[in-house]
Amino acid sequence: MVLRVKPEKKEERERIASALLRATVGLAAAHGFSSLGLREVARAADIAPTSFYRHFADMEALGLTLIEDLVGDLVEDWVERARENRTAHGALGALAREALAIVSADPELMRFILAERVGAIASFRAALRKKLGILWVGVSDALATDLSRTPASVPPWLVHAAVALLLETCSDALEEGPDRTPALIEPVMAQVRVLLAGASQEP
Amino acid sequence: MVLRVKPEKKEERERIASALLRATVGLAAAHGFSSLGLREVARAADIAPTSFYRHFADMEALGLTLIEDLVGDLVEDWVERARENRTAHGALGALAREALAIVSADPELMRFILAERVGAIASFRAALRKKLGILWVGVSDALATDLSRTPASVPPWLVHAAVALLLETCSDALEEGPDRTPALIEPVMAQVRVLLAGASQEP
DNA sequence: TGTACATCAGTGAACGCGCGTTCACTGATGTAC
DNA sequence: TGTACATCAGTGAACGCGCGTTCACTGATGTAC
Repeated sequence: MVLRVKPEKKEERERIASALLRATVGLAAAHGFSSLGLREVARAADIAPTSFYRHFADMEALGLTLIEDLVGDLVEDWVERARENRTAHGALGALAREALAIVSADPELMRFILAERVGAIASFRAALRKKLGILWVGVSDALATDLSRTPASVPPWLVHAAVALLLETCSDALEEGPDRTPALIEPVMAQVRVLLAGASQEP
Repeated sequence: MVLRVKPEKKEERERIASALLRATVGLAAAHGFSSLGLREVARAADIAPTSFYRHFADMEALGLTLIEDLVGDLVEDWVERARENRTAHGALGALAREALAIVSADPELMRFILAERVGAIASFRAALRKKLGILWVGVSDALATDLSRTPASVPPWLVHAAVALLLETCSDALEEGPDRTPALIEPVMAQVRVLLAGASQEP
């Protein structure tokens, strides 16, 4: 009654759920999430179509779990690693450099984030906005550090602009391919520089 | 031989093709382009499913025509109207203000642009990038005007940043709804101000 | 300890349905002479 | 002018196929006593 299932059984269950999530990310990067079917995903995850229902009610529920788990981890890692590896380019520069590293590490998941953030499914947009709030806080802190201000005094529209530029850089990196991402570092650093220079003149 | 079809017949043909494009924009805004089927679009355009083939080979061909025609017109209008209505906020400010007007006028088409620009269909991304090149030129000219420089001396990464901020504002406007878009004017103007202030300090 | 029962993930068969596509046909319009 | 022929957009019937979903069953594991 305390333990309902054996640890091995629980692990197996999580392994399959995780396989469904990863299969979805891969297929969505190729044809778009909204074109995916339950059977297609189940096939890619090597389970029977009917087994899908043991894990998710439908594709939308799977997508929301995907955002909660995979996207959540990605964003948390992004902010945390940038905090740990601050360089000469400042705290915001570290977030930009980390962005390119994350795109290289998991381009398919980044495609999902960028696409669904502005896609047609409202529940996904809302869930992603919530998860990207972690990035928002990280950017806000970075701006406060780089501008030598308190986080509270950094205007929201400035944070908003910085987040938009970081995500646009991720989009560029996806488009250019892994070989040519190093060439994107200098432009995004220049953008960060201009943003900070302009903001330091604001009241 | 010179005239193969009567003008009325040609108009009717274009009317149906246009109905297919508009139906697609509306449905894509609701469920995402990649989830759309040929029959669903034909139904919304009030033609028989088989008649679809008289106009487009498949949904991808329809999408590319949609970008070429509808998106092309929207972007051209955007830049042209901003050029005509420059205000106290400068040339880039006029592009920002016009962005909000365009979102209000055709939110469904703007959703299509924002979603497919970063979506999973590579041919759509490429076609949209090409069409948005018109906006790119407009932004480049605006920056040159506002910074009192020659267009050639405006660095590409600065144009890139400005375009990204404009499109992000369009995304915000879609999310907020038509009632609350006026509240977005001040933030985007502040972003434009910071960008110009920072850029004017660049070498 | 053994025995009976409960839980639950995975599955194959089966269903009705909408899909993309092919085909032959209609009817309006244009062309030839 | 009339007549015969060509072109072409639109359509209904029909096809095979994959979809989402329901259901009953299996077998492994946990629980009660």
